[in-house]
Amino acid sequence: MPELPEVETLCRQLRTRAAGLKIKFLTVYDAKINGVEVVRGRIIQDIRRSGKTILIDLDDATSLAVHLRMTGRLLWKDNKTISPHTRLRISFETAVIDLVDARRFATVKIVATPQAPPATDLTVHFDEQAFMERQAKRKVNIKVLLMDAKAFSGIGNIYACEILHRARISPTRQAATLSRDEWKKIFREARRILKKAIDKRGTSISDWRDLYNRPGENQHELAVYGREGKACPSCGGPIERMKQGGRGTFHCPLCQK
DNA sequence: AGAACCGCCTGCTTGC
DNA sequence: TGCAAGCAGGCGGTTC
Repeated sequence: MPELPEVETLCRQLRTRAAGLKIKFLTVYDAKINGVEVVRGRIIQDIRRSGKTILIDLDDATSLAVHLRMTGRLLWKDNKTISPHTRLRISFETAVIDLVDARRFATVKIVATPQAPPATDLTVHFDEQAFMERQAKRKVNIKVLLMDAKAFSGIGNIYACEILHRARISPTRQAATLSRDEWKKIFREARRILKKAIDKRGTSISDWRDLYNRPGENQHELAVYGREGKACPSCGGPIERMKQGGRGTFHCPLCQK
């Protein structure tokens, strides 16, 4: 599913392809998506990422805010065939961008163009002092906190599991019990893992594809996610799976304390 | 107020 | 083999 590295990959590809283009028209195929046809005629100024949201900045101080949720894809197409599960099409002079989304969780809306990026993104700008004051003492599991957008933007289930494995911290630890050194380790390993995943154009465990419908390469780098019963790359012990907040957590109980 | 839970969705996997 | 139930999970909304 698209998390920070996948959305960043899409934004970079979209910026190269679509910045400066005029939107000829926009076609909605799913009644769950409302009120976005008014972007007809607008020129795309920039494409940016805010957490897991793709912001397509337009020339009238508004932005199209696209969130892919679970199975959403944005695909650049030079031909005009419609694939199954296409929910939205943005048409340019010679090509289109399709939102394809089998489970229909993705959202598209028009917002006033946001100016300041959130200070919760470890790969862009992270307000560590605000985090330590407002989030670090919470009584939730560190795994749940990593996935909470109020604390960290862009981290979902796959990268939360991978970050905790690299930091050698158990996903069941209550956030408030972590030492300053452990927080530092989490910040450092999170940045390392997210940046590497961007370099690999994301993790294609199941659905993820980039703008050109290509899988990423980061699935070969995973230490724990989706590897239940397999050997931990650090210690050789078996990876275990459990449930936290209704979501699967993969971890190595020998390495992660 | 903070933590836990629910519902939205549908393709895929599992079990009988 | 076929079909139904279960599972996957980001996140806004609701409940505890």
